[in-house]
Amino acid sequence: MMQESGTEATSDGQASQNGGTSMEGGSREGRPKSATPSVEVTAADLLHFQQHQVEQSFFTLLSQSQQNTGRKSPKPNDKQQSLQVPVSVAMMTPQVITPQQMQQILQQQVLSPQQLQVLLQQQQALMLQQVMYNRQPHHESFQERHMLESDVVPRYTACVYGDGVPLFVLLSQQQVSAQQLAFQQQLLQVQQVQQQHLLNLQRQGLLTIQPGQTGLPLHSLTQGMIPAELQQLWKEVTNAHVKEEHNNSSNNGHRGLDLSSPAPPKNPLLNQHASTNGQYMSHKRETHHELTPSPHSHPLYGHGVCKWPGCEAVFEDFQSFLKHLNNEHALDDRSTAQCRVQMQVVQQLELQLAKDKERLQAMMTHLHVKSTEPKATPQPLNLVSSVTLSKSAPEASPPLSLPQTPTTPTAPLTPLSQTHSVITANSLHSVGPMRRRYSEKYNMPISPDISQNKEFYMNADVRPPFTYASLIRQAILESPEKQLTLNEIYNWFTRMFAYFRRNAATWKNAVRHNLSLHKCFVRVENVKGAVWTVDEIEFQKRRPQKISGSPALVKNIQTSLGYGPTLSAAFQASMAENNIPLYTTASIGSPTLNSLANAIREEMNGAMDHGNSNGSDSSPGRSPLPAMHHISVKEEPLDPEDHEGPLSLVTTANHSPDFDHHRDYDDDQGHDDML
DNA sequence: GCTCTCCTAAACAGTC
DNA sequence: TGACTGTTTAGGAGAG
Repeated sequence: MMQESGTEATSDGQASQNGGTSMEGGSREGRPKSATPSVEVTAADLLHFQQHQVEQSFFTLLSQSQQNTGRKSPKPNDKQQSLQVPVSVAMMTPQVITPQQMQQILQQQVLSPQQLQVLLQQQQALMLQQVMYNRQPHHESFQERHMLESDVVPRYTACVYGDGVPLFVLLSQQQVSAQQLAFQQQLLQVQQVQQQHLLNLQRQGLLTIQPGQTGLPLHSLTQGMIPAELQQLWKEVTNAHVKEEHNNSSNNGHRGLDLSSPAPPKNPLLNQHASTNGQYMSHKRETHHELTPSPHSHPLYGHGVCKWPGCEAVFEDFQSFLKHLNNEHALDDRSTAQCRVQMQVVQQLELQLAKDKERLQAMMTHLHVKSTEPKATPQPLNLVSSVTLSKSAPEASPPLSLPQTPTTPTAPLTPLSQTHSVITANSLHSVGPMRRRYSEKYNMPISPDISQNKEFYMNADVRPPFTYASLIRQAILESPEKQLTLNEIYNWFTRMFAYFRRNAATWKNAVRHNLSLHKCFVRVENVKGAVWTVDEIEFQKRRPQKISGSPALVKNIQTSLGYGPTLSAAFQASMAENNIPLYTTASIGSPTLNSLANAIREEMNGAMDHGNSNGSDSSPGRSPLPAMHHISVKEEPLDPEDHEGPLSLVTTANHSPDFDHHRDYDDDQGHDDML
């Protein structure tokens, strides 16, 4: 929302600052001073003529509609006929329809939508011409004199409304005649009422405005305006009503020329900066107060000020306010109109909210699903990316998850192109058994994925693509003490994954089964009972056998990830950004990223020379196994995301060569030895 | 077809 | 007694 508004404000602001760069503005900058008197007369006559045409059309429409009361949709020839009103030069009166008139027309709904459109278009064009006409030399005497006094070159700008009708605004308030301001105000009022009524018609289904049929500045007035602007517009309208009522009693429609004090810019649309940065900021908060009814509170009363839009009357007590409310804001045309405008404001806010929600949804969809297939449900990061990846074109598929998730250390390691069977769009919602989970299969830490897709897993009844062992480990490592009771593990499952909020017996049994089965889970007795911890070394021992010894696969993975023979600098930077330490030394660790890259490659290739890993390994800083071998999670409370991957480098590099065939089911080693 | 891994289901025992 | 916890076994299924 802000972006849209900002864009429009910027464009307007730029137009203002540039003094009118559009064609119309530029043409108007060629001062009308130079126009000859004959041209002036012609312009005035033309204006009056057209005004009269509009009036005739209006009154013709009005009379026809009144004759056909109750007929909502006039025949096409009605409109045609209305446009062919004979012109009576004697009736030429330069007067547009006042907001009151317009409001009355709209309230009575005597015109059909089509007639209204015609009328409003003509009114709008008329006002534009009137504004232009006011700059013609015969109206310029004051301007000219004033400019001579102020020695300021007039600058005009153009604000093109949605229908392409330009409005020319004199930027410098010192050069703006009050008459022009009055016209602009009047234009705004009329447009506001137009917009209001047309929106009502649209809502009632009586009028359909096609996108290309922007005969009215509907969108420019509504969709492009931020709520503050709408508020300001509202304020302008209401103020103008008051002023108009006052002026109508004293003059014939021309507003008083009070130049003693520079009038502030009255049109928020045309003065975005003023309304945004300047003196109107204080009004923006008016609609943001909560409606909290209480004995001495009122939604329209706050901080001693009447919060009726545009009022701001100050009262000492609540009773005075109530009196004022009943007197000044009683049910009349004005209050009704104000209420309607407020409805428009609310509706506009709702529209904006809906648009922003839609935008947010699109953004989330875009970020979560890099897929051409539309997904009805949100998809997790790093997982659904594989939906679009097929085995047939593994190398052609870029590492989709990497660019979007540069903060994900797992993403670069996720061999998406190889996981075509791991997780698919269908399997996301599968309730069948968990098959191979990519994080397990490729030794991926799952914590980044879980953290990234936390909301997704918490809300979507989707089976997480991780093994029970990984999840249990994650649950334990996320705990402050790096140990959890069985019940706490249960709770973690149910809290983190909507999927595990049902079929409790099944998955709880599986959890228990995994806890007992895998050596990496160590049961520790304490005073409170038994808790479960993770033996990282044992956990990491389980993984790499599948991927090891397959240089082609590793190469494929690396290629599909876009890293080539060595890890890219981007990946290294990503690792560094995420504070992924490389525990290549047990005590001190100033590991280089190159060593990490080498370690990863070696691990992937399964070509580790375990015999040399302690000393002759070329990778600097690789520590001997004994330094890490008995690190208990409890004793080394590291952040799980920090040591998940790197630990594997160390442990796998220092274990026996036949660990590939090690099974957790082997029970020939006592777990207690680990502790 | 074999092996490995993971999952589900279930039986069983011990504890609270 | 029932629920919970922990262990173990068996079998199915996917994937290499």
